[in-house]
Amino acid sequence: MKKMLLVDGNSMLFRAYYATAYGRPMSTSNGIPTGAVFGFSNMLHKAIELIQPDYLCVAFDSAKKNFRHELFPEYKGGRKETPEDLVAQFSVVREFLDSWNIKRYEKEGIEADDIIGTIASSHPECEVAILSSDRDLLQIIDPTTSVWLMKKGISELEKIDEAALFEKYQISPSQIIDLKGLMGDASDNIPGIPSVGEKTAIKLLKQFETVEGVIHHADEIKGKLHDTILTYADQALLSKKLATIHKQAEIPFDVKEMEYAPDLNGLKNFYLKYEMNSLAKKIEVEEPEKKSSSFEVSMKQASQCPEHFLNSITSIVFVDETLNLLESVQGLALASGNEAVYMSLEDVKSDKRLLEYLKKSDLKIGFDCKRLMHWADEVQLEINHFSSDLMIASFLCDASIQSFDQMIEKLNLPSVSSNSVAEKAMKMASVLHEAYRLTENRLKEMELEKLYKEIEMPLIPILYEMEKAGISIDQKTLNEIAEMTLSMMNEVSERIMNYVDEPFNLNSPKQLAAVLFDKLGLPANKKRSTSVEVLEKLQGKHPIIDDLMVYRKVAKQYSTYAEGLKKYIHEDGRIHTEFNQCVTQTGRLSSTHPNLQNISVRDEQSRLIRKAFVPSENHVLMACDYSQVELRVLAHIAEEEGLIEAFVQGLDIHTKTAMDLFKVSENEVTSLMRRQAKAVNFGIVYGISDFGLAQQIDVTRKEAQQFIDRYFESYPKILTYTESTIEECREKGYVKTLCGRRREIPEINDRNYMIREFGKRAATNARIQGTAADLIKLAMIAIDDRMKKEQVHSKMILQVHDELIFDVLQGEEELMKRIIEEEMIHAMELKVPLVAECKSGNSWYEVK
DNA sequence: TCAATCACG
DNA sequence: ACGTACGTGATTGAG
Repeated sequence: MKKMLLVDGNSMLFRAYYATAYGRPMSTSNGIPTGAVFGFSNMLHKAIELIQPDYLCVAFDSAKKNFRHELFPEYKGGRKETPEDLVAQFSVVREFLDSWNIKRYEKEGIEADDIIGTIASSHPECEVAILSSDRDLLQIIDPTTSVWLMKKGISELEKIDEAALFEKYQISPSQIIDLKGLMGDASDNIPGIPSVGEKTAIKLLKQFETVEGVIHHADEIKGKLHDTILTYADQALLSKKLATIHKQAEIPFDVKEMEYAPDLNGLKNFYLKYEMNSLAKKIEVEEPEKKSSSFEVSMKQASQCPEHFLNSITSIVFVDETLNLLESVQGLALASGNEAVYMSLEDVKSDKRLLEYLKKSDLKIGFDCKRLMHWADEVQLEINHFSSDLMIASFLCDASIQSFDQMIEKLNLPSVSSNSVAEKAMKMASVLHEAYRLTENRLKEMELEKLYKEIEMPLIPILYEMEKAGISIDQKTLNEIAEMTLSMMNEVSERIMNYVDEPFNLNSPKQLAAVLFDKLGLPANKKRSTSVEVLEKLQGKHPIIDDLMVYRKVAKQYSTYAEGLKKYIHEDGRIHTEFNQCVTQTGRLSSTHPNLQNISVRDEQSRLIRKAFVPSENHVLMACDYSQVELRVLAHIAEEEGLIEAFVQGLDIHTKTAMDLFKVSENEVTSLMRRQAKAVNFGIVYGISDFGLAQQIDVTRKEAQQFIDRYFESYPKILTYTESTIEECREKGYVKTLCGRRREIPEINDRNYMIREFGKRAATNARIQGTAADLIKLAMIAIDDRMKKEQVHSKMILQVHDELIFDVLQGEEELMKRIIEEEMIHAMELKVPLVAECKSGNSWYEVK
């Protein structure tokens, strides 16, 4: 008979915490507490050794309320708050199990008990052992199921089966819920019947078997107890219900996933990472052969692609300069299963079936497919319809993976090296194929599949087309601005040098600080910063300040924009930026080479640079931006009626906030009040702090705190949102957006106050910024779709987080405006309306 | 290579 | 008593 071990993760971790961390707090050198995980690890090792399970999994409670709270809102109420250094370890223990390759289950609204009950009852063919310190679970004991209770802290395990239970309590497993119904359970805040404890309850159950029986035969009971039972009959029945484990919980599990296949290398790495060196030492070192032994691949060079490659999922690696080999050969490698081929570019081009396959089949997988598409374009190949991009898949699972090497490192796959281009390419293709197998599962487990398949993958060809299209640059205008800014720089810097006796490097903050604070004796801040904020405070104290601020502005304009952009103009007179899908922690895109998401706009002078960005011939530029998208997303997620109502009514949100903050009517809102309210709104999105807000709007910290307090009074659900997001992040170690995008935030459990506070702000912000990022990505996909359907000739060319820019063919303006606005507004169905507005002009400057 | 600065949302 | 707004990228000087 196969043996199955089911572990009640929460109760074990609690027990471990109080057994170990109490006397001797333990943590890593950077302050992550680890004592409870250490104890947990010891308990689990002991249990595995004792039970020798074939199947093993750990179940965790969810923080969310469940059906028991609906029956009895006070359920589990009145508990002491979990100590912070224990909360911090919830995410660590999950990492611990994952690195050991031990399956864990948890689901919102379901308790660990229910998960365990469900799994145990659906596997009568197994001998099931349950590890817990919670007596609740005794109710699911049956001839093939026993419970192992932790005794004396963590040092002993006591096996309880039907016989042992009867010996101890003289009741059967099914009567455990009756026992709880009568005596209650202080730890879960289950009331039971007052004055009835274990002794009385057992006596009653021996006589009447169940709670219902006791109530029914209450007349046979004498004295005061008789009255109490009748008074609290309903409460006893309710208590019984609360204590009953739900054995049909909707938890998708699979006994195959639970097979005990320890990853000792992973476990060792975990111990090393968390500085449990004694435990790491105990693990027998396996040869670091990684997976190479199971990785026998037959490789060959071919002039024709084998037929079967074109009918199964096949990984593709292009050979170009990125392989870092000096040979100039260009070709591609394909791998499927345990075979790989390499073909020269010449052979590829003469293989008709392969060309067709590259162009149309959706069985291809790659790493950084967008780059592959550009590469193919360069050598006049057509390639499209990838079914998987391992760069993106890996990044969604783990944002620390951005390169091929990082991916194989994390997946424990053999690293690739060879002196031959062909061989290296084939090896890479094989590894990629293996990575695909592993990552597909991981995506499913992490519930990232939908995000991946429906947002990130479809976005690849869209971004590719945007990059390929680029934006036209008016070089004459660019040159004029360069000249103008350069002469201004010279003029201003000359004037600045006149204030001091000897010239210095204006671009050096260090030298500048020496001039300002030492030579000119201006009041220095403690960090001797020379940033604009500091300069602004020094304005009026010395004429050099104004000149400095002008110089900084103009120098930036010249070096980064006017002159800086010239380097990126291609022969076609256009700039082709790169949109990166695997950079930001929140799901936004980033733009590089050059960055076209930070072209000056806020200040009128600097904004002139936008005159250099022009439409193609016979086109106009059209830009469409979302209005207040992050605040709308916040209103939706937090379900804050006050905010939702404001957006439904189409109010100016900052004015509305000012009205609520200052308790005035609309026409009493001054521009100062609106400006301060706007800063508060930004602060809310960023994860507000009194200090940060105070600095931003130049009020005292106290006043800033009052703004925050009044904001939360006006919009109480926003406070709830912030608190619950932080709490969930503490426990799970990550937060999720509406589309399921994850961001890990380990900082939230750091022992350093500052880092921890940062973690909180990052958590509240990531859900909002990330959902807004999901939203505009969906809009881009929908717009692209519509543009194809309507067969327009206009092109989407840029994305700047909450706005999209199009090169619109003259004559298509109205149609495009309609398509863009409609699709942006309907990209997601939220509790607030979305607002997007298109504007067009003959340069980016004019689009305002 | 890193920190400081400043451009954007 | 600490010392904070969130997310990016490019340029510059200094180690």
